[in-house]
Amino acid sequence: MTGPAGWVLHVDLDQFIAAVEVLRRPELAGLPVVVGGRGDPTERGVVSTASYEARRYGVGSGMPLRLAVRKLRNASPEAVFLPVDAGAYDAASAEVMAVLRGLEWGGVPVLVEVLGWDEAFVGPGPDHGDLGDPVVFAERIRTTLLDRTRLASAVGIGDNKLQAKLATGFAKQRVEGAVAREAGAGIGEESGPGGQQRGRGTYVISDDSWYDEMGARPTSALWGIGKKTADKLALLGIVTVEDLARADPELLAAQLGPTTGPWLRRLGRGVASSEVDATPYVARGHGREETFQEDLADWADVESEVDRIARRVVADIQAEGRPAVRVELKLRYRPFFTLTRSHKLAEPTTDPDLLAAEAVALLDRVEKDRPVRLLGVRLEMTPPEGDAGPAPSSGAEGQQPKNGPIKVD
DNA sequence: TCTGGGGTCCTAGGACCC
DNA sequence: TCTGGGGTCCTAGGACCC
Repeated sequence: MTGPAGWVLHVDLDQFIAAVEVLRRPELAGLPVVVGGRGDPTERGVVSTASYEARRYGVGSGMPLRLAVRKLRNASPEAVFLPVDAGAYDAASAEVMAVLRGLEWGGVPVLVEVLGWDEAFVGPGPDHGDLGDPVVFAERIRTTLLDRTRLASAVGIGDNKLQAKLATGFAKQRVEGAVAREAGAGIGEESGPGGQQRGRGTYVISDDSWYDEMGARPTSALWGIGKKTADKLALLGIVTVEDLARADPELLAAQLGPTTGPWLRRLGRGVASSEVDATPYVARGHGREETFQEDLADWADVESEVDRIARRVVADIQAEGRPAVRVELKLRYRPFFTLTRSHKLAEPTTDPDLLAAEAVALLDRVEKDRPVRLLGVRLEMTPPEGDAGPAPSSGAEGQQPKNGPIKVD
């Protein structure tokens, strides 16, 4: 499919977690709000989201709460620290996604691909009519979300999902820049975080503008390239997105792997899928992990904690009705050394006693000589029915499922 | 300032089998 | 004899993202 009609949109809520907290506690509006951990900034934990007011003092996502409180204490004593309330964000997110799914574009319902609590791709549904100007539709998304959920958002527009996702980042930068300037000038009181002025919260990156927008930026600006990969590429003389686009494919494959190499090259060239996958998300597995406020020195405590955490995860997978096929233990020693041990089960099971025993047994494969900072248990589940993994290659006979009931329809 | 929690996918090495 | 490869499964770790 070629041609100019393949628009994809990416919607991203403004400081979603902080915004949800302010909605249910309006007295917090305008204050520095920091959400993270259990809401106690003397504990181990990091910042999940900081409101714009808190960001102004240098507080940002991923920062230890103990550092955040230090930055805010003198500068802004009215700052508020709140615990993460996943249930509240689940509920708000569900509302947002429901609003998006209710939209029509080109005369038919849109497709929505959820990426997280506060993000989704939105694309035209099958057999759509005239889509019009995608910027107009993007503004309709933002206005509708604000009306129905009172949450502000930014929307990126692209020829594919990579471009749309990156465009959203630019839209947010413009909004944040404008909010900061208005705050500095003492105006914009009524616009609030992520002001909704026309056109300000949308941005377009297309095949035509890809190199103008991205070519000179560092490779780490791309979605999927972090610091480690950027460093690796820099050692090969690949620093900018344009360098990456021009890089020798054989070199990339040899240095970064047979799948990763070609994928990186596509990233550099701004090439990606534009297909919005609206099929509901199905987790491969579930896990829980816990950083202890004080390191565990007694190994009997380590064993009982692994047992407890494992049973919680078992409850999680039982809620989905799919048995576990693999048990993984994660352990982080003081000061910060992490390892994992895992075991594939002889057969799938949801038995809590058996799974907890499997998790505890994995402790036999680690050193017991240092205090433990974190323990985690993860259970990988059988694939859901109807998803037997990769399709058999053409010409090959379809295989029987390896386990689980035969699919009847 | 010591560094959360929930996920996904990829790579690489060894075992094992043909 | 000692010199092979290819394919698949399992495990551990790495990297990234929200």
